[in-house]
Amino acid sequence: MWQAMPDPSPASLQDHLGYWLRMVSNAVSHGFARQVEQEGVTVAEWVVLRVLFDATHLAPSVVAERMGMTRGAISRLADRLVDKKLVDRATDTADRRGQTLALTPAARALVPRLAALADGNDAEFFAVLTPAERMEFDRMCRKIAAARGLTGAPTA
Amino acid sequence: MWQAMPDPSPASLQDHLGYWLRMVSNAVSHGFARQVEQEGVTVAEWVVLRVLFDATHLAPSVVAERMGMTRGAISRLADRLVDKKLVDRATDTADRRGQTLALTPAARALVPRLAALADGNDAEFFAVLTPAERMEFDRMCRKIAAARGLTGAPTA
DNA sequence: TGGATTTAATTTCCTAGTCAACCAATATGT
DNA sequence: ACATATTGGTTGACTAGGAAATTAAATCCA
Repeated sequence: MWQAMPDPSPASLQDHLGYWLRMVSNAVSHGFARQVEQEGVTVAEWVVLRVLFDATHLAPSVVAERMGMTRGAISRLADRLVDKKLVDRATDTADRRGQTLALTPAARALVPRLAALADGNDAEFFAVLTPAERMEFDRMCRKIAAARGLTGAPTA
Repeated sequence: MWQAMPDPSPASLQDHLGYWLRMVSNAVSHGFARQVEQEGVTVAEWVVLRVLFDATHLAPSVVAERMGMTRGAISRLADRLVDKKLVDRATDTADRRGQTLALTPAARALVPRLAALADGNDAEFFAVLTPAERMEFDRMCRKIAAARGLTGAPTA
């Protein structure tokens, strides 16, 4: 089928796996962004809300670590979410440098709606895959994430 | 194994496939960004170079379409690449609104080095997958991309 | 031919990140 | 106990990209 070729040019762009991954990921995020903006939040804001949903309250630094963003970004993100009355910010009672972020009741009600949008968006984009493929895809994503310590859970 | 649960809370964040995809994609891009910055280019710049590599010259609008970015972004990206002496910009002879972007010889020499970095980065991140899994992952990415018209080739 | 429309690219304005400098509060070490 | 280092968070300067307005050229068509 294939003959050895002298001095091959670099693999076609399509052969860089990272390239396709970025294309697909960007498209999925983009699609999701369009969906959630109807609810008045950005993708990054959604992730913060979703992270906080599973905890009563969390330090900004922890949120930053789980999201893979800088503290500065979380600081501003928290500003916006406080403005939108979706997050309450309080100073930690024990260590007064510390802050703690928590969802407002409004946010707690909003998260399930956003989660449904996320699921719908996923369903739309991954519809071309068979159910078995979807499971495989998911499994491999997690496998890579786990290997790189991108667990979304505290590293310690 | 599983019992039906009344009023389940939204699927854990880990269950959103798009979430993991974004995590992995961001990590891969980030890793690659660190690698290519040694060569003095950004990831976006690399993609432009790589797209141009397979063509003698291309209109900015075509590059934008293939990369999934706006024309404005490509305009600025081209500015930077021209500054770096990696891209030549010329006005289309036939239609004087049109521009055409082409790699300089320096860029043409650089691209294979960058491609090697990309391949190395991919290898590093996807090392946890078996070769068979890597092929599957690649195939599924392309399948999704194709279904969404993210072919990297002209749509028409 | 000459005015309206379309098209290619650029530019302006805005948002959202990073990085690094910074401020405050807490630990540490002698 | 007190100066120093460390830690948690914020802020300022900067970069990259998107959306929409803008400019210039080409096409349409009466």
